[in-house]
Amino acid sequence: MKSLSTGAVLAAGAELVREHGWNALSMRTVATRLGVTPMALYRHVPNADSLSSGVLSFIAEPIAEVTRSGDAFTDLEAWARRTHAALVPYPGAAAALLVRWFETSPALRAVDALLQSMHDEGVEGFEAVAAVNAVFMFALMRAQGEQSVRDAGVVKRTLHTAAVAYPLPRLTALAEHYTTARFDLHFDYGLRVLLDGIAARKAAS
Amino acid sequence: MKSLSTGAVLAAGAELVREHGWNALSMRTVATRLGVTPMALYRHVPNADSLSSGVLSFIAEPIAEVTRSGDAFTDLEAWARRTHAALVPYPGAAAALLVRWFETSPALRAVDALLQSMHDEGVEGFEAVAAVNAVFMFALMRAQGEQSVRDAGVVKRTLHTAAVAYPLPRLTALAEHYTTARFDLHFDYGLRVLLDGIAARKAAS
DNA sequence: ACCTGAACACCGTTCAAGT
DNA sequence: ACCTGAACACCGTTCAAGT
Repeated sequence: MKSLSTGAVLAAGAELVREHGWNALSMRTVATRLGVTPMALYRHVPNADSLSSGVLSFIAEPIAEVTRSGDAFTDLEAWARRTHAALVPYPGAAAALLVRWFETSPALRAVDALLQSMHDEGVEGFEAVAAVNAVFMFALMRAQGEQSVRDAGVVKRTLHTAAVAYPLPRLTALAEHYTTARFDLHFDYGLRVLLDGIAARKAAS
Repeated sequence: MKSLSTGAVLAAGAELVREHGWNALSMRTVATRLGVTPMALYRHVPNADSLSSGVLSFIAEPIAEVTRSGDAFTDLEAWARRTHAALVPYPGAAAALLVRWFETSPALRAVDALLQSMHDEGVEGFEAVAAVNAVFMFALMRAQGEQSVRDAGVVKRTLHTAAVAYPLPRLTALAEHYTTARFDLHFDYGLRVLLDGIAARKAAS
């Protein structure tokens, strides 16, 4: 199946990330998956870096949309849940987005829409920026954390190894909070703490 | 100057990151900097991945220490400021640590000490984990953001480019808040949001 | 216009060899 | 014990060539 297109290249890249993780993405792996020579991609994508950011935008497309319920906190919560769900299937994508969100169109559109929600709620200036930033980072970090910890026993193994050199009593005691097991619970809880903090701050002003 | 050591290899790696950024780090670049064959490093470091994490730990060593003032929130704030200052000279290190903090000894020790501060303040369980996590990620994101934005005009240039395809009115209006200059203000606000969230949470229970 | 093939400068890493 | 050198399988990318 020849006659490629930019869309086909990015879609193939996204599939590759879903199956083998963000680090497996390269000009050559995408080319092989498409049954084509690496050089063929240069007709549709300027270079490797552009392939990465293109695939990231392709993956992140579903997070651009923000539903408007009339209540900004409901919007933030709904967006965080959808974003978390959208990124978890693509190992390493959340981490990549965490570092490159400012060059990623769907992320920029999401932030803009969330800022609009806050604006309509009466939250302005850097309070709005910090609030949106906090929720944005939370959703991405949870998605990335869930992926990192997915291998069974990573937490305890790492803690055990590190504890040989240094005692980590509090971290060890709270290790359960860093595991995947009760992830939904912790996601809900953390998000609620965050939203309550923003709301309390707003009420105080 | 032959007769290497693990410490010398990691120190050379850190210097290389400081001068040319995290992406410049490799077996071969470190070897050349030490005036030695790439294979010579394998005597002191098991593989490339281990070189990366070793250099990251080397760079992050100063963030392990947490000063205890008696007030946990003072400790959090002081630690975040020192961490930010420690990571900014090493381009890309904060982003790397953001993804790999759980395998990095100084980061684990810092988190443990911060959890201890919260524990002594009477903040336990998930509240403590969420609070420390948020501050930790916040400090790293700001360090990384400051590096990313260091090139003059990145924010406005990116926004202008993105705005060709999609209007980003709120983001454009608030662009100044995403620049480096506002670090202190953002830090204070982020911390306050966190504390208010915990307080609201406790009041509700 | 679109894709191929050879080539080059990079990676990490194995294995055999030097001292 | 410590380092070197050749070799191999990967990268991204340029350039000339095919259709």
